[in-house]
Amino acid sequence: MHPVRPEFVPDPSLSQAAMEALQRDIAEAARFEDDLGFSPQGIAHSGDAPDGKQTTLRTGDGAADPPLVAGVDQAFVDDRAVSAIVVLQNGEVVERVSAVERTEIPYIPGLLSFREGGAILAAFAELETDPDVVLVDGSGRIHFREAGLATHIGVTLDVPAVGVAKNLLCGTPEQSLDETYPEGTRIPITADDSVETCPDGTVIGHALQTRQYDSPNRYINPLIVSPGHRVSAGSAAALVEATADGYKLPEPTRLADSYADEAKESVE
DNA sequence: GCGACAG
DNA sequence: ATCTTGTCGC
Repeated sequence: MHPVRPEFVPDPSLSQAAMEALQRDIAEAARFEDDLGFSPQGIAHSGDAPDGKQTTLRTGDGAADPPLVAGVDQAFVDDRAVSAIVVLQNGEVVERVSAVERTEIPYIPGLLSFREGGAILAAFAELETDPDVVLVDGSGRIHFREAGLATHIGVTLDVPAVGVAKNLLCGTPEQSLDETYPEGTRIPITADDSVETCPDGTVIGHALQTRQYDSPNRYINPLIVSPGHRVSAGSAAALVEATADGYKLPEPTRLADSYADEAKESVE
């Protein structure tokens, strides 16, 4: 798939001020409400799939089959970014692609999409499947200008997108994230002064405990899930919960992560 | 000036 | 994100 809003394609040569201005326009175009075409709850599971090489399967495209959920993740080799996309349906891999692009700028908190966006869009250009929703590694609405990586990609491609991060970029959790919570726990993250584009108190995402140890004194940190585009905060969390299968990360993200690692071995 | 900051 | 062996705990 290709950009539907070419004017939002991340340009790493922009000045920092121009990047921030573009993010405000993207946040303006973003819809943090459900516009999915399927129910977040209606995502079937299957047991653990085999790993390693999978043949690319293509289902006879009916109209309202189980949703196609894509996971996107990046790996790096020097100044190259390897972006991998894995698409699942019914818990089975339907397609996977990868692309390599040079990174033009360093990692700057708040401007991640200008570093990784090019590689991600290059990978999407290779993708034949049209996913119903995309799980992007990083933040969506939980961002200084409500335009994190998931929002940037979702709006540019006009595809429903969800941000799945391992750490909190900004905002305030309604309860401390330093405690141990049972699986399924959702803690709202609300906007504070660091989120300059929306009223304080707005729920911009959730900390979601997708996995937790049974009893010991060891614990797993929650995931930070936020709407990217065309998804509400509640549905974003429900989607991640529905695609998680025994691991902290949802399957699409987990498989994209390992595929990116695998693909980067083939980079000179 | 200092702190804080996805990947 | 990345550099990396062993190790603690289920």
